[in-house]
Amino acid sequence: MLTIGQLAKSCGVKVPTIRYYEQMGLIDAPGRSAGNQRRYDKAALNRLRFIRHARDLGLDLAAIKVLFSLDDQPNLPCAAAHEIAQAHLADIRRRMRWLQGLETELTRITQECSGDTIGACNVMASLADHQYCAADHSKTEGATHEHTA
Amino acid sequence: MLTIGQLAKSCGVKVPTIRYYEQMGLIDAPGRSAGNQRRYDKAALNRLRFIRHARDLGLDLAAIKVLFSLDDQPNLPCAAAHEIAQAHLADIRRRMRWLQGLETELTRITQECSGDTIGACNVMASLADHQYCAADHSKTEGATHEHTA
DNA sequence: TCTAATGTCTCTAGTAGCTATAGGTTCAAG
DNA sequence: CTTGAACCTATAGCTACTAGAGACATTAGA
Repeated sequence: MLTIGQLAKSCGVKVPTIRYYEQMGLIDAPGRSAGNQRRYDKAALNRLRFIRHARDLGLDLAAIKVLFSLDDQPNLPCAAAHEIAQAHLADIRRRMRWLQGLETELTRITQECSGDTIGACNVMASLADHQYCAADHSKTEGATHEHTA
Repeated sequence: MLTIGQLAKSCGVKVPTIRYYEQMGLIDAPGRSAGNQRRYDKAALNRLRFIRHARDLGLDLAAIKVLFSLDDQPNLPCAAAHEIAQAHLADIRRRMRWLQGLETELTRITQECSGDTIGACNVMASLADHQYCAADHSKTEGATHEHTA
């Protein structure tokens, strides 16, 4: 039996994150100690490892939830699992293409500046006007996904 | 003078987004009509275009705010602007490397599955255990940034 | 001039995936 | 028995918006 802290450490996940997963229905509410503290077994450990790994691979919690529901029926064909992975892969590739566009454009923008004041700065001018751009990197075209800070 | 809707359309930004930018202090509160509706001038148009383009390039609102504050002092050296762009570029490259790792791993995972049921599915097994992975794609190593949805 | 359709106003709440804080309780070691 | 760490719940905050409610403004047509 593991405490939540031990479970967290052995999976590389923070304690509040585990409680959050429980709240989101990704892991079952575990048994409690006499003093109402969570106690986890091996199964919970495996489940959390699965989540951690899937999250590391970029899958969102909804996808992971679906995978768990599949896992409950080992005799089903695994096409559904593959579909999730493939969809995610396609998404990753979309995002890579988008980032590639940004990289190209930002590289160009930063390299082309010959001025040395803000007023004459190519970075500022390029940001001010999309027309200065060689490639079309606008959001509508490529990726549906964003990043966070 | 433009209404908020006209401004939105000409910049490819949604109306509530403009109000949000105003609230966040990215654009000045514009004048109002007799009936308290926002009316925008050319300057606002340029400013919103700048924001739109910078956002398309993936810059966050905080960075854009800094760029605007620089823009107010055209005689300053533009090193600060370059720094922002370079930092963002570095971030983009980090994220690309991370995605590259995910792509490699997910491609391998999805291709290696020879079973046809969930119980024998390599995708599920690979997700369950990071040890099955060839590359280290874990979050701690590479990118600090995540995606949404 | 009236009316109907569309646009706009403010305010609030929701999205994803956590993280942080507050104020209190429990556990394990000494 | 005490102390300090770990645990509990509940709530609020983060990014960059988006969606909705309910009320008011504007404008084109009859």
